[in-house]
Amino acid sequence: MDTISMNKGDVREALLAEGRRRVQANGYSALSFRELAAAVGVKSSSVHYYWPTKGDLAAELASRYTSEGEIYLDGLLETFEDERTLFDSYVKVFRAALEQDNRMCLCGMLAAERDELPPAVVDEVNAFIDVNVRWLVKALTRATGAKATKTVSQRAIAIFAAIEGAQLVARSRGEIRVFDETVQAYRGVGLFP
Amino acid sequence: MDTISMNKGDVREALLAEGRRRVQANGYSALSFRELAAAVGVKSSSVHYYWPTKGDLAAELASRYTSEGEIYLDGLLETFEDERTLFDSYVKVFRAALEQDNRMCLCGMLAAERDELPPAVVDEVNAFIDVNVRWLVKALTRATGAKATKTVSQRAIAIFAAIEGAQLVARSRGEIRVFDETVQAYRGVGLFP
DNA sequence: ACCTGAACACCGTTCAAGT
DNA sequence: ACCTGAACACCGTTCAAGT
Repeated sequence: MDTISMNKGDVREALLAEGRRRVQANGYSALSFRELAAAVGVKSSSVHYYWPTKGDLAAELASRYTSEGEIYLDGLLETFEDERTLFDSYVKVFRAALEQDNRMCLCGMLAAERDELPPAVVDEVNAFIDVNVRWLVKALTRATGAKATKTVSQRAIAIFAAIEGAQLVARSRGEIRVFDETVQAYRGVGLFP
Repeated sequence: MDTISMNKGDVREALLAEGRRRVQANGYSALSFRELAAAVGVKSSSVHYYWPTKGDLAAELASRYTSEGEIYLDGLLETFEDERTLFDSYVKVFRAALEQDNRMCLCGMLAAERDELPPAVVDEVNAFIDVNVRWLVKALTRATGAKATKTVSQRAIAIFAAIEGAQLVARSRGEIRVFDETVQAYRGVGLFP
């Protein structure tokens, strides 16, 4: 007797999509294989078929998150118009998470849970930070025409950290307006164009 | 037969101290009543005697964290020397958490776990943010002699968010130097004195 | 190749029972 | 007043068993 079933690979993709949303909302520690499986329509032991441990799933979630983010960001540099629009688009990525049910950046959430993560997941989180910092260095040097010095690199990580912090505080407040006003304050002092 | 025992109230205080350290390191979701109790030398059901639920414990942890922080910060304003020293002392509070086994600000950690918290705990986290923002407004107006406008208030929340973000990123990196350099970058652009 | 049920040691919570 | 053991429904993980 057949029931409605998914195509090959769909279960895996559905688990990844649902898993990402859940980690962004509730974190790694609160992610339940049983609840995740139930949301997709399989049993928790099926999740273990794809990822032996929760850490393995989190590592792939972070890795994909970084890859997709990098592709989007590189696209921004190719269609470069002006520095203001470029940084607007960058900020928009983090704002979008808040727009989706007040969610966090996946890697910002995982960064907070660092001590609970297997080392491989910590590495993926730091790879995400690297991608952001490298992109910000490119964006800053293209915008200002300056060389990629250590000062620019520190400015880049400061911009990333500030935006992550704005997201964290706005999320706690439950008001996306707080995110917008904080970003505006950053720009007001000239942290980024 | 007597064994080594604590004085009245010592168990409660020991649970609070150990609980705070654990939430700052691992978060609310990963806090285990059984492990917490074992670390203090009682059974998990004893923890429930003091706090019916994990949320009740977290609410008191956040409330105490805020009160103690407020007392310290108010002391800084009383012994005010110059604006640079004042903000040095403010930043030092957040640096101290990283110095203690790479821990997070208690309320920064809880902010990330917002969706897992009972509403009363979310309120305590936001009370902590309020205390910080109010203090920063005082510090900014005393430092610059400006009036406490909406712009100053938004600057205050931006400073708080930026420092929380610096802590989050430095913690992920596992390098306190990243925190110092990020704070230096904030100051370089004039985010705070 | 993909999925499952049962078992294991964990978890927060409740509550009757101890002192 | 303070602490406990036992029970409950949860959790990640393992693994033999299904198709």
